[in-house]
Amino acid sequence: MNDELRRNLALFPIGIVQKLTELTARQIRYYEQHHLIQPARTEGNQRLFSFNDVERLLEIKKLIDQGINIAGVKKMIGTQTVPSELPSIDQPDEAVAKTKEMSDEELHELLKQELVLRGRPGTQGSLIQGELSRFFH
Amino acid sequence: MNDELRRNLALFPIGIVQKLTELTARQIRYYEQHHLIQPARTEGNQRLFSFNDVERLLEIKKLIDQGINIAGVKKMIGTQTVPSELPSIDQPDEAVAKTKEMSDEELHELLKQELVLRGRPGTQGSLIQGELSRFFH
DNA sequence: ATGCAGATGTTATAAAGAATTACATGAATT
DNA sequence: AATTCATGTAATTCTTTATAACATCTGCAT
Repeated sequence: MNDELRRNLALFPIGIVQKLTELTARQIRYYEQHHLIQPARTEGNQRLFSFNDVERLLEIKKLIDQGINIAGVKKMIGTQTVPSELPSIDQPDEAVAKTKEMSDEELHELLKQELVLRGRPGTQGSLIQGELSRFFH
Repeated sequence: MNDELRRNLALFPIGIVQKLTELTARQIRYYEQHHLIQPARTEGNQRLFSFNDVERLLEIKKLIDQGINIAGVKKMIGTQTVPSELPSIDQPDEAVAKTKEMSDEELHELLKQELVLRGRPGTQGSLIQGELSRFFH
């Protein structure tokens, strides 16, 4: 449910994605040109990739390595129209206030802040919790 | 077990970490100076943060926001001596060959490549699998 | 064989992002 | 008032990324 949100959070620069996927920057940009992925951008226009993007790139690579061309890949995994979401910081306050009527935006906010916090010795991850424990575990 | 590995993978540049934690770059570097975190570095010496690093930073922020000073934070969450690990690409071949006697390094390798791949329509995440399904789910 | 399209490499140039260092500042302590 | 802690700010340099143009290679159709 917000698993999707997490996987869509744009977090990695292209350099990291290169290492994770063993694709060249050239390839990654080329695949973007063909709408196989649609990474987010920073204010300065630099690409930021989500886990979903990396996942798709790994799938693409697998198919490419099998000799399938871009057209084929498109048919098999479709094209991407919605860009991955930037982690943006808005109103860091009222987060705790509302709990029921949280808009998607606000939830997104909370998510970011609690993103990685789980039950650690001496830590009490707030509101969310079960939602986030899934992240790694 | 390799959950730890995943959480230690250095993936984020400082800009992203700023947004995720709402700390300034100045603060993040200052905390590093005081060994509260020890992010990895790129070849070009730029910091790369792992989920663990972000997690620790969120804890630090929480304590700081409560008025606790660095000395106090150190006592409470300890200092960091081992840097987060860089995702490095080595021998992309023999990955499939060995399955039993995989060194930690090799497993690390595999992990990176399969990092985000899970059961997707039309996808068959290789070897690992159970190990990785935990990542998000 | 020739030519073309697809996929990727390479190079040049500009801009964004980040590193380090030094100095400034506000608050709390002595 | 002087000092220390935590952070802001500014200057400079280096790294990383973006775009665009051109080069190369491969497979296929002529």
